Amino acid sequence: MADTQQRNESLELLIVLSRSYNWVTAHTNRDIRRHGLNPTEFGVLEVLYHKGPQPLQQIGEKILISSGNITYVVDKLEKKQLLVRKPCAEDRRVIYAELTDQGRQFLADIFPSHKEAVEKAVSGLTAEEKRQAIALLKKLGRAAQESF
Amino acid sequence: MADTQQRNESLELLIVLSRSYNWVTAHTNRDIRRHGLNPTEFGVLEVLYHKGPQPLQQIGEKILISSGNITYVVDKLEKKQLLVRKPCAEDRRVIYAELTDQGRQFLADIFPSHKEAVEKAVSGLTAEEKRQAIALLKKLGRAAQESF
DNA sequence: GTTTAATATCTCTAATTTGAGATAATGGTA
DNA sequence: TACCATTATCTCAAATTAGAGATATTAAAC
Repeated sequence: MADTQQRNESLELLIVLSRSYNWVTAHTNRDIRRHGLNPTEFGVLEVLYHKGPQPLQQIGEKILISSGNITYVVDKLEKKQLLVRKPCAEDRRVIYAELTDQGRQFLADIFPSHKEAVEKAVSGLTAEEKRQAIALLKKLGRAAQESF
Repeated sequence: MADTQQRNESLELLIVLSRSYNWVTAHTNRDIRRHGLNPTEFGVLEVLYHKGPQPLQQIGEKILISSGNITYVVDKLEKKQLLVRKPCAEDRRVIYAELTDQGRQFLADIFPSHKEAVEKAVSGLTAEEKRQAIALLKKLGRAAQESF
């Protein structure tokens, strides 16, 4: 009985996690599309905006996409002149992606709108509930990653 | 200041929500692939398994996929003989998807493994923490859906 | 009884993503 | 030095997904 109860809670947690993720990202994705990007492109730009130039591999790890996809997305962003590739001097296997001035300006322009979309997306919780949710999701995510 | 604090919590919540969703579903997706399905196919089968025959449209709503995609996925599952299409007698625009005996048996076979994967994926939280997370995520998801 | 709007599915194209393998560079070891 | 395992990126084909429009049906308004 305890086992059954536990099992139902786990399945239910998976379901509500999926649904809330989908609805919350629906808000941010709609905002991102308005600016002519897809969510992956935005993810790459956001990493570079906050962390500075990064090796392609590390970008892929941060936003959880495959190596083939990273090449494809960085190609598109380079064509849009939002970033440039910079070979690494010490390790010639490594290539950094770095925002152009245009790319940095673009992100600065769209970020207020993005923040608004995020605020609206998670406005269902109070500040205190957000803190609780953050703590629980951190613990959940970290454990899932470690046991993968 | 309060505003800044609030803003950071919202962004952080989005980030930890995304990461925990990705890592948790990494577990279940790996299990699903082992059985020769992709997550969308499994989602369709799971809906039919638990809710009985459903109009294609309603399946799409439940697992949040596009109409073009639902046709494609149901085609594949029909080829695999896991489900059949059944035209609706009352409304001839509607087509039901219904599990075949083979499809029901297949799901019964893989469900224990699926449940195990789910358990492992969310094992980072205690039963009490799961209940808290479920309540918070329900509230978050419902509000995000309603304000979309 | 038309007309109109809404609904359900399907078709088709284009975009996105993965995964396997190729290429090249690095680091360590014998 | 030569060899081997590992790493980083890229290439390419196949799988997956979304989105726009086509078709058929229903329901409601007139």
